[in-house]
Amino acid sequence: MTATTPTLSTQYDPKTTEAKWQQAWEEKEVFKADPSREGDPYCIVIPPPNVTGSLHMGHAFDNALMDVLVRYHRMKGRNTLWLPGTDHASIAVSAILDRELRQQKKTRFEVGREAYLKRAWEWKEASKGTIVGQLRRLGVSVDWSRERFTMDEGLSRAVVEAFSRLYEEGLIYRGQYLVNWCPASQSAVSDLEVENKDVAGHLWHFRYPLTDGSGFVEVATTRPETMLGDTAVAVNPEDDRYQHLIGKTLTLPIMNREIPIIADEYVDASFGTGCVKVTPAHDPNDFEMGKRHNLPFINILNKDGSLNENAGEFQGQDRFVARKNVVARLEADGFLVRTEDYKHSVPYSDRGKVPIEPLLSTQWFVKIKPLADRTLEFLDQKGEPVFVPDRWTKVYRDWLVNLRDWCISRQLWWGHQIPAWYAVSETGGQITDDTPFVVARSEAAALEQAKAKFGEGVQLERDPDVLDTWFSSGLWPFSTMGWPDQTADLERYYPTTTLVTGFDIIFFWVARMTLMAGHFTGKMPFKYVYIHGLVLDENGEKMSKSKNNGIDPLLLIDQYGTDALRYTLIRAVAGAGQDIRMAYNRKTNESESVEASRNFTNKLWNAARFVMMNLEDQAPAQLGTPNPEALELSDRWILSRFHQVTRQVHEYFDRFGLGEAAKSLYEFTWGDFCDWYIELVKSRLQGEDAVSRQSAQQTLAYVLEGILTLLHPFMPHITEEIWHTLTQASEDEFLAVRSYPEPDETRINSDLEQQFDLLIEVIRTIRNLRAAADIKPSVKVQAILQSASDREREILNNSQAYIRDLAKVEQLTISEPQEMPDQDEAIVGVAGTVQVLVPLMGVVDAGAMKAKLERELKKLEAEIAALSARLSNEGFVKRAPAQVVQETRDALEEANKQAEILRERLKRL
RNA sequence: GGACGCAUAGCUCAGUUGGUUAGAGCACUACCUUGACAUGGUAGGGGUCACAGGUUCGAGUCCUGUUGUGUCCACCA
Repeated sequence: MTATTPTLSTQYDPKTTEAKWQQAWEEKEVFKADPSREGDPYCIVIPPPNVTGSLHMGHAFDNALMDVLVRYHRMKGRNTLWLPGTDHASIAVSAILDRELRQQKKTRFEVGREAYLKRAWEWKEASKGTIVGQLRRLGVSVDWSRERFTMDEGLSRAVVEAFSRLYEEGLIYRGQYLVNWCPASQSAVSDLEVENKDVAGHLWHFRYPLTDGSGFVEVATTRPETMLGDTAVAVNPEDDRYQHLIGKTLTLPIMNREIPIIADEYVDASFGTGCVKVTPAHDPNDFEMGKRHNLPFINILNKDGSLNENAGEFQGQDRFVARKNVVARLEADGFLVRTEDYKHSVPYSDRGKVPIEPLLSTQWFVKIKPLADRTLEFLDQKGEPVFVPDRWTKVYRDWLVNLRDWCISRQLWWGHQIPAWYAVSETGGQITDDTPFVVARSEAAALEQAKAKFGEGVQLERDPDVLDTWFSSGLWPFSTMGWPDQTADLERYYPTTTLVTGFDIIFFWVARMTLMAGHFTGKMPFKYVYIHGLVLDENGEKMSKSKNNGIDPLLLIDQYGTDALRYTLIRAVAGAGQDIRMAYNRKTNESESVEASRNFTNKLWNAARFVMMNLEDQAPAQLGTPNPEALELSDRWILSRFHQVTRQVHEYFDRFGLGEAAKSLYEFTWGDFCDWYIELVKSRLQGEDAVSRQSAQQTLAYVLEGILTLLHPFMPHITEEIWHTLTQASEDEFLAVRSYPEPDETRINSDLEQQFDLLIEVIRTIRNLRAAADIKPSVKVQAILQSASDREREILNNSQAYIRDLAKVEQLTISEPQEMPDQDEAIVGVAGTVQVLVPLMGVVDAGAMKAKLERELKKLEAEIAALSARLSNEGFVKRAPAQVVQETRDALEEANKQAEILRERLKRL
């Protein structure tokens, strides 16, 4: 399982590594939850992906976020459960099966329910492996032993139980209402499954003649075919123009039906002619008016979107064909006034991708208000759940307040069949709108109930419809844990801790869960709802199937590795949950941003190689903790930085700052550890001083192991791999379940870090001067450092070896400011108030040197001016905090000293 | 129509409660194959923080307005 150091490649290979650890974690059940174990519970239930779907970038992002959170809390010692599973996705799967049947020129009604469902289950079994396998490739630390499917036995039982209870409590009812009808799937859909699209259509103006022959009224519509179902024309009761017409009747063209002119507040007198045709069976507003005025409801549509027997000569025509024909007929008959181009929005079926029709039909509904009130109570009185970022609270709340009853029946077969049985023997063997029914938890129970009501000879037929997929999804946080039974998992892990999802799913899913959970468990199903943005494509556009602009996460994983992809996504996360954009080249399957993360994994890999090559085959445990006595300045510095960054990471996690945590670890690892610390210890590792070498080795090993541990939630595979090599851990040990580092506050030394900043600045200044003087990197130079500050000189004296090593200095002189005989031959820079002189080795472009100094001086003078202005402002000195004023004074003093040095040099040039 | 975002370097984006000289990655320039790493190193260039007012000793940050842009919700026939 572990590789020996010398055989490690200079390039990290994610392919074999990732597969290896994914398999090992699963085989050893590293992430299996144990409710009896100690520890504060931390639980996330996965937003179940469509069982027949495949992984898209949204899943990759969502799951990466969850995995980081879950791994972090697990390592912090929380009793952690991340529960995976899949959703049966009623409409989506039905659409696929229907398409398949269409290719065979069959309909589902021809093959029959039983054969259809057999095929559905086969399809589910065959394709389930795809999404689940793809989740595994992300390296998610879920408990696979608890995997659930919304239609498995336990969850189905929960659905029946929930439906039955709601029905018994009067919160589910059956009735005839106007619903959103999708002619493609031939099913009702909920309000949420309707998407309004702006289309360029027409507004047709007709005139309807008054029955008494005294004239016409003009109406307009975007859906002319609906006029066949008109049962009134409405005007505003205050509209002076039409007072005399209210109560009169019109003769509806084509149909020659006599319809009344009614007065209704709904009509806006200022729009159009102020006259509205009323089609109560095919428009939500007209439906309400129809109820108010007791108008007839004439349904003109069949379930497939064609016109029915109520449409007269247009019977059998598709709605869009009929539209043209109706207009033509009206024109021929002289009732068409004009046609204008008109941009308006048309409701489309989200899944079926065709315009929906408002259609009168008998459906099952959940009475929402009592549930919503309960949920609002949690929100308003207890602040539950907590949304992160907070702004989504309002969106969630507004939606709950404006909710209408939820249509939960779908005229489909794939899904949870509604547990209602009709006494068809009472209505001539048919299910009609008036057939009496019983709701029960099983067929046997239904029969028993029915016999009691309708006698022994009663014949039952189950409701053929299934439930909206979101009905079962709404139960997910507790149905997956065994509800309605009171199981150990429910006891321990419910309510869950955090729900992670995109904002597009707040209404569909989050709110449904809070409604159901509030009702059935008396608790909100999660404490936090962490809402993230979307992953946009390379052009900043939302990825969608219809635009075909998705970026396949698996292609990027093949190219760069899972850790690199995950890290890219996480690192892009900013505080407020903004959308993130994915750099991508479709032709080459390359992504600059993922490449940057891949480079980071490689950097970590090589830093680890370096460390391990220099530990003389000792694991960190063998080397022991660094001995405080023997620690050198750089050791103490990197340890201080390590604990500082550890503290920061915890703080970031506490407020869901995953991106910030990832970024701070990147900077620490690459900047502090690789660029500075490793470079600083190189000579000690090669040197004679055994004590110094050992403390360097100890510190390297300690910090590297710490980095691996800190980074593990973000890049689980590479860190697990390196950790095993570094620590020579056995096959049964895993970094994934090691303790997350806690900051050791006594090791954090900001004074020391400041000293180091000066050192770094001095080294950078010397390097800068070397580059300016065009001195080859391989050539060693002489450097003279002068400072009037005792403290600065002390710091420099303590760091001589570092300066020599990293700035390639052979002869180093540190002193108080003094005239040097050969100063004219030197180039100069400033760090802090240290004057840095590098004597010239050859000819230097004096003009370029001068320009450089002047540029720096100009910058300094601007700063001096700004600082002076601030300090000469009485208000500032009087009102700003003393500390800020003092800092400003110090800054001005230092700037003045620096400027002085530069001016002096310029004079000499 | 209502609500919520966003506008900072060539590109993609950070910038916590207002406080020294506004940062990162990528891209760009020069040099460097040095025994961890060229998927690398060193140094460097690049920004009047969309615009206009206001609050404040002090505004990228707070307030008001304007412009541009995106998303969600609702919708008048």
